Amino acid sequence: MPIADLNLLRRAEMFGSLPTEALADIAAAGLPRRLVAGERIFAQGDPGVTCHTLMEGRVKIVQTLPDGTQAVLRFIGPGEMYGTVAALMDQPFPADAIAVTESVELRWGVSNFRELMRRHPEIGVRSTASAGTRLFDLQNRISELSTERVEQRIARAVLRLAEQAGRPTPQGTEIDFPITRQELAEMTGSTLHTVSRTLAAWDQAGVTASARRRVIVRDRAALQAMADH
Amino acid sequence: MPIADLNLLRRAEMFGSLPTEALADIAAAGLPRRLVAGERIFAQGDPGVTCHTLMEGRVKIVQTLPDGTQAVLRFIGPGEMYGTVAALMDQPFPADAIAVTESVELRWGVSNFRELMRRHPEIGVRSTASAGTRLFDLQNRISELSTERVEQRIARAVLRLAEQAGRPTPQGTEIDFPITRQELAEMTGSTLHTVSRTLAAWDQAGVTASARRRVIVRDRAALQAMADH
DNA sequence: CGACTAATTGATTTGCTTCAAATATCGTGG
DNA sequence: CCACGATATTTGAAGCAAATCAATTAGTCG
Repeated sequence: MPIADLNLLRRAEMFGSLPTEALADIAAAGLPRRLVAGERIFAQGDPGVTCHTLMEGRVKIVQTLPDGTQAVLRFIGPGEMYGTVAALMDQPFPADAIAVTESVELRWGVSNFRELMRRHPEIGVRSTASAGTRLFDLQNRISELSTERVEQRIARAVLRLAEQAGRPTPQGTEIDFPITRQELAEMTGSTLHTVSRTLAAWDQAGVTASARRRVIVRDRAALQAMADH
Repeated sequence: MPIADLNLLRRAEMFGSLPTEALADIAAAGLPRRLVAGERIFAQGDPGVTCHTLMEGRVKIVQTLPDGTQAVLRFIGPGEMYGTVAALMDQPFPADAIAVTESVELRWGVSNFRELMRRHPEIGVRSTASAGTRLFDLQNRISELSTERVEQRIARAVLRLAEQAGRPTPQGTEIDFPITRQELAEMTGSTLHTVSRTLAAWDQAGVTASARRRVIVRDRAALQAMADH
């Protein structure tokens, strides 16, 4: 297992400050897997029998409602885990996981993962904390969805993405993976039309610079002001 | 500690099938506390230093946004825990907890609770599962808030409440604690006006029977149909 | 160069909020 | 026991944010 993998595992909040030997143990038990852009890693409703950590690339978690409409629940970056809570609970996956770009993941069968938890009990403590962090995030998103207008929610979504997946460029902070107006709409409970109009207005005002599947934040403070007010 | 307490603890998913001696240990470490209706148990932003289980009554968890608008995140019934995730993460409470009716809770200081977890490791396993269940619930609510119309969301909220706090009456299933139009609005991201109009229409159609701070579900199937379509 | 996917942009509609006021219900103290 | 203040609910009217409808245009890729 190459050193790069261990450093990425170290970044995962689930494995955080475990000793290097433990990380090696964990990495060795996992199966690395290459993913092409658009590939579905697991499907909503599938039995949750695998735990995943992203090594490279970007993955989105999308929930589909009975009527076919979709909501993007989160974007995953390197070092983050997904599928794990469902697997540990012996529940079906509550959403699809789809590679947004070409990616590399490490996956474990849930029984192997439980064995790792037994050998490294710290993982158990972290898993509650990790679920807790996401719980709080989701609670905030619910409050936001309940009370804020669409433009604010789009501003927040773009800020969050720039935060977690920002790459500095001469023009500003660029979201470092391709994202469509449709996906931003599915993150914010809006429509691609409204997102398009909103980004167009922001581009006009010099707050953002957007193009096909690309968004650059030029004026973070202005966006933050949109999100707050 | 009276037997009634132990049976209630048994109902808590966190303590589920622990042996009776363990439950007695847990109950003995906790401080019982009587709450009057409307009393605030902890406040959003307070350091999370206590874990709580409800013994009797009903508690609501309410998040307030910077602009003062509120969102009701959940209603707690006997046997359910609250505040625990924040406490275990050494995080401030992300929301207020307020007794809706006269209630009785059992509370632990977080260090005592951690000690209980050490003595009864099963609690740790359960805590992840418990956080996971709520995680999934919240994800569903986000999808719903993102894509459904207000009437559907109100229908879902009423169904959920009838499910978790339903008391059978001659007329149908009554939500067994007082709930205002305002609170239903804060659960669904709507306004008390819209909730009032919606309930009035349902009452008219014989689907519900509502009064001041009371809601009775007379035709569950019809409500379910509203939620689905 | 097509075929496809993504984005834009105008016109129209609508579900829901907001504004405004009246009415109903409850608890409480005189 | 009734009056009165506080809380909760109803209902109408107006306004608006954002969805929907409807084309058109712009990139991208094989």
